[in-house]
Amino acid sequence: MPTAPTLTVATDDGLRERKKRARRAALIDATHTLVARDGLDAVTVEAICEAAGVSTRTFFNYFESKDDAVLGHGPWPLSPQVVGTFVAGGPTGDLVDDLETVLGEVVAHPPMGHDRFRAALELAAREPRLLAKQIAWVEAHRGAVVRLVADRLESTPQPDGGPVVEPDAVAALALVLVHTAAMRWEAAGDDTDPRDHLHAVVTQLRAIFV
Amino acid sequence: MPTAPTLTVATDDGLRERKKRARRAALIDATHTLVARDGLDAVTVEAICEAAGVSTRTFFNYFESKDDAVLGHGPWPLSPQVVGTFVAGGPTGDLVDDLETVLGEVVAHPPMGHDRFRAALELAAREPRLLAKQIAWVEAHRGAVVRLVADRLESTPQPDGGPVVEPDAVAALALVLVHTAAMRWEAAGDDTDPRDHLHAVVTQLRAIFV
DNA sequence: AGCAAAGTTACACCCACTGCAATATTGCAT
DNA sequence: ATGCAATATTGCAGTGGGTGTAACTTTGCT
Repeated sequence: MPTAPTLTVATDDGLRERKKRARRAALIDATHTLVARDGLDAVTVEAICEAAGVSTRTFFNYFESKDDAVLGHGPWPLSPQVVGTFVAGGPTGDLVDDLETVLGEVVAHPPMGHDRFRAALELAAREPRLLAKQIAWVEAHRGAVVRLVADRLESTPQPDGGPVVEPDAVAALALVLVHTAAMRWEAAGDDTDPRDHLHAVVTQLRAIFV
Repeated sequence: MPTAPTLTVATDDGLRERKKRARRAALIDATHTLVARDGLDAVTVEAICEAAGVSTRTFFNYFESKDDAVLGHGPWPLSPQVVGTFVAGGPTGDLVDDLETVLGEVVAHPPMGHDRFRAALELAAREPRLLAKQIAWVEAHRGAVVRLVADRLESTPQPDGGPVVEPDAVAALALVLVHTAAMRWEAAGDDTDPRDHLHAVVTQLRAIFV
């Protein structure tokens, strides 16, 4: 089940599902341990599978690539309520502030537990190839973000003074905000709130743009 | 010679160098043709090499990967004069405007001729994996950009009213500007100026931040 | 208990990519 | 022009990531 990178709501439960989640977690943990110790390229998929007690073929039933196992890529649940509010023009009415709210919700609720999530970020910060994959993964959601922003822009007419704001530009901003905030969070420490980092980045950009 | 992704000034000339450039170009062209026709995954390195009349081993002397051949990744010359002006606080004194100037210089002077460059962008827009690689390549220059921005921020003291602006945030902004402008340019057309697209993106972001 | 669906595994395979050592080509000094 | 040194190309053998397939095992349901 090479999980497609979509923003969906995870609800399914049952014994089978729990076993699958456990295996997936075990695979991720084994990958983290080995990669942290030996480096990404020195770790073979075979070694990971041996550590996790699984055949290599099964590994690729869970992840599309070795890199994906480190990053734990998969569906990322996102509250439809938060999305709905944003699209409707809320909660504050200011585009950037509301964007910050939505993105804060995203980074504050990773789909795997903070420990694993932070471990993934830490390894990503160390291994360039992983960082690239991470960004690419974020980028893969560009379409969804563009649609989100487009809906919002439609429901809240722009003032006619300024230039026409294209959803793509806003989406690009959103993606860079998430990425920069994540990196800042990783560098700062476990006990900080990712949303604070997001806010700091937004504040700085606002200041830059006068 | 797997060209390291650094921003250097290309000056070297001589008969040997010209032959190398020609081969490199031939390899890129062959890759473009085949990938445009059959898709990235359906094209093997062997096929590319056959088309270019070169051994597969030689291919990997020129590029680190098949993907790199499509994108034509390599050193990207950047005028030290433009850089110097930017670091010194010019040309206008406004950070965003001056950033736009530097980045405009970058996108307007690709290291391979507009036709090849646009072909690469077009394929990147079509194949997700290439887009990811493209972003990764830009990302690999983050360090250089951060240093650039840091120098500038040092030489031009910030007003003490606003928040402390971190080079990383500005660098992240710069990278996303380049990427977004490039995509916009690709979507628009051959006869447009990439700098115009860059300007459009900057203008929109400025408007968003009120 | 027993059947169907879903998951796991072994196996065979393709191909991207690398290190190495031999060979060919080029630039240069004389 | 000739021979030498530097540089480029190539063949070869090997590693490892990733996939298709078909047998086999486990799970959920009745």
